[in-house]
Amino acid sequence: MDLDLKAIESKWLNKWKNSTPQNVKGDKAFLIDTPPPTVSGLPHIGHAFSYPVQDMMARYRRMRGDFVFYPWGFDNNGLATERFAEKERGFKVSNLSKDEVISICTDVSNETISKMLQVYERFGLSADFTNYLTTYSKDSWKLSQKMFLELARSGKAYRSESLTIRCPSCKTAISQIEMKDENLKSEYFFLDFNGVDGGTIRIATTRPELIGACVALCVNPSDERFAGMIGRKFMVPIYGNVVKLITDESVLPEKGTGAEMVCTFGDQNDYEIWKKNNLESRIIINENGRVNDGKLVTNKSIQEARSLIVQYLEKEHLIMDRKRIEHSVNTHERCGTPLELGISKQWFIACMNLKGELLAQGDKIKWHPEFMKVRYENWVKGLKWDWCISRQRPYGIPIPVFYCSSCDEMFFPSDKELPVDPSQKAPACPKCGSSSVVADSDVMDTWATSSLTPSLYLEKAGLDSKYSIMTARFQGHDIISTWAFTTILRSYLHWNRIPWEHIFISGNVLDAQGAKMSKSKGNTSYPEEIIEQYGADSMRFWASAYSMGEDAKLREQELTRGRRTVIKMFNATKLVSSFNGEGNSKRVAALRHNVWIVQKLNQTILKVTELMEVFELAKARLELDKLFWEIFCDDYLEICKAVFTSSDYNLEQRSETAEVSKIVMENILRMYAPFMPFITEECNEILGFSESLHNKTWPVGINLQSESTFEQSIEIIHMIRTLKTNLKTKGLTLKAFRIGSPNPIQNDELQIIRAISRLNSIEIRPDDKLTVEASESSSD
RNA sequence: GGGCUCGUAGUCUAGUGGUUAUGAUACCGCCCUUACAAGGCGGUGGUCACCGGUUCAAAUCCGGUCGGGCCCA
Repeated sequence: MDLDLKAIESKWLNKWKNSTPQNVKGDKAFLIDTPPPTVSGLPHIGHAFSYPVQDMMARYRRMRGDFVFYPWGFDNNGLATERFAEKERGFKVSNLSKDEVISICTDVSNETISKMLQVYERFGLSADFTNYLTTYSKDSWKLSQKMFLELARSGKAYRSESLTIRCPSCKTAISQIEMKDENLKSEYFFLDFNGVDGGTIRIATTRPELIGACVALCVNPSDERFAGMIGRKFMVPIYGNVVKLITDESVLPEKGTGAEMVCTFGDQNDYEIWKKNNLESRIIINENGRVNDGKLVTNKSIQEARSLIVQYLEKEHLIMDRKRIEHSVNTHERCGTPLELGISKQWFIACMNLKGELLAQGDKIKWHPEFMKVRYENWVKGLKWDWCISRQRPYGIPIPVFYCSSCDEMFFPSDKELPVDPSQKAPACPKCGSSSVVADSDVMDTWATSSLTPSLYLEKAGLDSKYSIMTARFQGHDIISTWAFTTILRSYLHWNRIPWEHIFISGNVLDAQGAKMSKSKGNTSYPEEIIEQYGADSMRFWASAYSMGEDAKLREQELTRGRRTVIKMFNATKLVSSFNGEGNSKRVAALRHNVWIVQKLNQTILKVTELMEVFELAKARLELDKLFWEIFCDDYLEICKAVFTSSDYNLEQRSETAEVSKIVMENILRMYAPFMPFITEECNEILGFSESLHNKTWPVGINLQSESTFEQSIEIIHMIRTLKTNLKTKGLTLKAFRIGSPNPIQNDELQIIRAISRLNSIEIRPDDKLTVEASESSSD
C-alpha cells in the first residue's frame, strides 16, 4: 500500500498548527459552546463519537462563510479531578492539607490536560486549541465568583440552615444533581415497639442504626390492620423515648410490615413527614457522617454503628425476624456511597420557585432531536430541592463570603477584588469594624462554574460585548439534567435569556453487541487505538453515520467502509491528476459525458447542502458517498479512462474531460472536507492546489449551457457489464452485441460504449425498450 | 414504578400510507496487460419482534404484548 495514513495525518496536523483554518469574517456567526471534557482520564470512545460531529458542523459553517467561534476548554475543577488526582498519585485527600491537595490537583490536571490535548488534536478538530480555557483558571474563578455574588446580592442565592443531602464518604453536601439511584442488597430487621398502654406494633427497617433517631411511627391511613392503633404511644427500643403512631399517604402498606419508623433523617420522606407533623428532632449523625446516639454508639461510622446496634438487639433478643432484600438507595454518583440527610448551613441557588419559567426557557431553545426536551422537562418538573452549591472540599472555587464573628454580619468582596481566596486575608467587618472575621471555607459545586461556559468562552475571546446568546450547544443526553439544566438556569437568572439557540444531544456509544461500554466489562475502546488501526478520517466517517441523539454502536464495518473511502479518494485523485489536460478547452463541459457528470454533481450539491443546513450529517454523507462511489468512480472515471485510451478522441476533447474531471473531483473533496479533513486536504494538494481546502468555500454548483442526455448510455454500460459477467460465469466471452434502443444513440455515446466494452462489433436497432444482448459469443 | 427511545437478511442500517423493502458488511461465484483485490461485476440471504385494529392499501398510523437501551424515582 502506498498510502501512509499516519504520515498524512501528522503532516497536515503540523501544517494546520501554523495556519489553523480559523475564523472567516462572515456576518453570520456560528458560536459553539464546546463541552469542556472533564480532566479525569484520557478521552474515550464517547468523545471520539461526539466531538467530530461538532467539528463537521463547524467546518461546514466556516465553508459557508460564517464567522465560526469554536473554542476549546477543559473542566479541571472540583470533585471529579480531585478523585482522579487521588487515584493517579495514590494519596488520600483527608491526610493532606488543603494547600497540598490543591497543588497536587493542579499538577495532575496540567499533566493530564497536555495528554488529552494530544489525543483531541489527532481527531482533526478545527477548534482553537491554542487558547483553551480551564474551569479552574483565575479567569474562571473571577467570573464564577462574580456571578455567584450577583445571585447572592439579589437574593437568588441564599445561605440557609436546612435539610441537606450529604455524602458520608466525600464528607460534603451535594445536590440533587449528583444523586444516583442504585439497587443495593440490604436486610430488613423486624422489631416490636411496646405500647405505653400495652400491646405492640411490629415495624421493619433497613436502618437499625437510626432507631436512636426515631421520632414517630407511621402507617398508611387506609391500612386497616392498624386502624385502632392510630394516635397511640409506643416506646422506642433501646432508648425508651415515647413516640406516637401517625399516618401518611406516602407509607406503602405492602412494604415491610406496613408500619415504619420516622427518623431524623432516614430519607427525604422522613423529612416531609417530620415537617408536616412538626415532630421533634433527634439528630444522631453529624456532618462528618459519624454516629453518636448518646447511649451505645460514640463517634462511629454508619456501618460500625449499624453492627453495634444489631449486636445489641441480638443480645437482647429484640430482633423478631430478618429478611434479605434488594432495594433502591440514593447514592453519590461520584463514589457510590449511600447518601445521608442532615441539617446544615449551606448556600443554595433558588430554582424551586422557577419551574414554570425554566420550562418556558426550554421551549425557546431548539432541541435536536426534539424528544430530548422531554428529559429536560421531566427533570425540571421533578426538582425537589433548591440547588445546593456549597461543597466541603479543598479543591474548587471558593465561595467569596465573609462572616463577622462579633456582629454576625455577612459581607462580600467587591467585584474589583475578584478572584479572591477568602481564606487568605479576611477584611475587617464593614458594619462593626471587628477584625474577627471568618471566611467561608467551602468551595462551589463544579456545575456552578461549568454552567457558565457560554460566558467563559466569550469573555476569554473578548467577544462578550458583541455576542451573548450562542448558536449551539453539543452534549450527551446523560448530562441534560446537569449541564444543560444548570446552564439554562444560570442564563435565565443572570440575563433572563436562553444560553443558545440550538442544543444538539448525542447518544451513547455502545459496543458491537449494543451493551454499554464499561471498564469492568472489558468492552471499552479508545480513540487512539481506532486511529492507529483505521485512521482519524475513518473514525470520523463512523461518527457521521448516525442521526442526532441516536445511540451508536462501535461498528467495524463502518470503520472499514470509512477506510475504503479514504483509499478510494486518494486513488481517484491520483487518476484524475494523471489525465493530461494540455490544450486549452474554451468550453467547459460541452461533451455529453462531461455535461452529465456536472449535472449529477450539481444535483448532489443541492441535496447535500439542504441536508447539512438542517444538521442531517448522516444523510448528507450518504448522498455524497453515492455520488463519489457509484456515479463518479464507477461510471464517470471509467468513461474518462476510455476517452484517454481510445483513439476516437482528439486533444481538445481529452483536455475538456481532464478539466471537468478535476473540477468535479475538487467539488467532491470540498463536500467531504468537513467529514474527512485529512485525506481531502491531501487530495487537494495532489490536484495541485496550494491553498488549504479548509479555507475554500462550500460548492454552489457549476453553470451549464446544455442539458444532459447521457443517462441512457449509462444504463447501456451497466447492462453490458452485467452481460459480460453473466457470460463469463458460463465460460463464455462476449465478442459482439446488439443494443435495442427506443432513442437514437449519438455518435459520441457510441464511441464511449465501444471504448468501455472494448468491442467494435456493436449493432444498434430500434426497440420499445432498452435491451443489450450478445449477438455472437463463443467459448474460450 | 414513571418517562423517553429502539426492535427490518448472520451482523449493522435506510425507509413516517402506495410497484418486486434501501444500502453496507459478512459469505459464495467470476474478473488482475485495468487508479483502487482495502477494487469491480454478479449472487445467496427477510414470517419488517408478536397480537389485534384503522384503511382499497400498513415496516410505516392506532391499541396492546414481549424484548433491549437510556433517563428519572
